[in-house]
Amino acid sequence: MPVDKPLRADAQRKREALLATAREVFDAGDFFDLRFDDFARLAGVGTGTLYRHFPTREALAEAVYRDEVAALAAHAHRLRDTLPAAEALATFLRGVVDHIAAHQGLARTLATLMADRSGALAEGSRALEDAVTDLVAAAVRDGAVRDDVDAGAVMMALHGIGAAHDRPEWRTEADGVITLVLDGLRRRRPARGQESAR
Amino acid sequence: MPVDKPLRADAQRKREALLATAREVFDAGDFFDLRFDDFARLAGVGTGTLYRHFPTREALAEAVYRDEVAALAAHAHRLRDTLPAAEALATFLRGVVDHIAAHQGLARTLATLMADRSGALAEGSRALEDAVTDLVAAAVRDGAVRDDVDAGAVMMALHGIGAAHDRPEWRTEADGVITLVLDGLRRRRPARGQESAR
DNA sequence: CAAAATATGGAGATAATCTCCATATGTCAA
DNA sequence: TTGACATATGGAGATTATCTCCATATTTTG
Repeated sequence: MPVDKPLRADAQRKREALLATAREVFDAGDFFDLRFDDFARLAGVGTGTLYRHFPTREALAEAVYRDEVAALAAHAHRLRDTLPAAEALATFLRGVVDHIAAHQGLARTLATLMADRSGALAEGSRALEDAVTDLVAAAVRDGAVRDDVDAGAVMMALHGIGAAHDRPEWRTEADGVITLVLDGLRRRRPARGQESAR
Repeated sequence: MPVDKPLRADAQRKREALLATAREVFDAGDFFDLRFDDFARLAGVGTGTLYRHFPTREALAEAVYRDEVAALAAHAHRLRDTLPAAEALATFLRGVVDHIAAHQGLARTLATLMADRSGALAEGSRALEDAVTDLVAAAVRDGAVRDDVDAGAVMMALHGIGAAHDRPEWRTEADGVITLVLDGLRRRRPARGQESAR
């Protein structure tokens, strides 16, 4: 696998300009009203340059998303190092909702763009997934959380929260999902009639 | 509000041909490799006709989705009338996962198409939402389910399951989400230290 | 069975995406 | 420095997809 050579200085600059502009436009929710060519002008870059750096809208989204996710993952690690596992997990999940709420436009845009070839999302969110897996595993080790449900399920729930932008009661419902997930994760009192898993 | 006049016989026929073809192509996952114009040819219909019936790809998806949802909602009502509330809810949610699993391609395509102007989805899934709300409300009345989390949260979780197609462990994770939601919904023993809601 | 109403197909206008390359900018070795 | 080589740039124009329009066809109605 060939290590990608470092970009030339000007290329680096243009790339960053594109990402910065993307962030702004995403957040303002204006991305879909904009011709991709016009987006290039807006970032002060020629069409060709835009396409060389990001061959599609999705590629652009992926790059933005990757950064976003890196920030979240970093937060997760910080929490893991300072709180008891169960609490770290809870705080983190609540924090993700806060984060999304604070960047509605961005979240909407990313969710929309990633919807198709969402392998991109899967790829870009690896770091987030790892962070969540990590937090869950720690909580399981502590005995605070059941061990028969995969961390992937938590990711899926988060995905739902991110993708269901535009529900009028988004915030309330998102908090509700987190509550259900956290309560659902709590270690069941071992064997007591009522089984729930299939 | 003007009641929409009945379609002329041939119009009705064409419309159905379009929907039938859409279903097939969606399910095969080929929809995005197809020019919209070519889709028309495939359905044996002129471009103009296609556009008159469904002005956008999304409008087409919405129509398909609406039918899909109607079937699910009907199933929900059947369950509600034959099982205890809590069981009806559980069976229904598991059933939704089964249904999606059995129509992967369709689910993927719909999720993708609805991602943008997803008001369409919100509209089309009203029936599903009502059904879920109904099942949850009944279970709450029975005292089997907590009353402090909105049924909308359950919808959101379902949305996540539908939108997160293409996760390699989809099935397992989807079942996991349902398990978490169901266990999370179970009525908490009232007041006993550990509070979970925010 | 006309006449009115409604619907059809597909050629062509419109609009967005993407490619290509002459020119500019950066890098590096001597 | 500087010159030679490698890399990157912008934007005009080719390519492709979307959508409109209307002369013609089909259905309905009186």
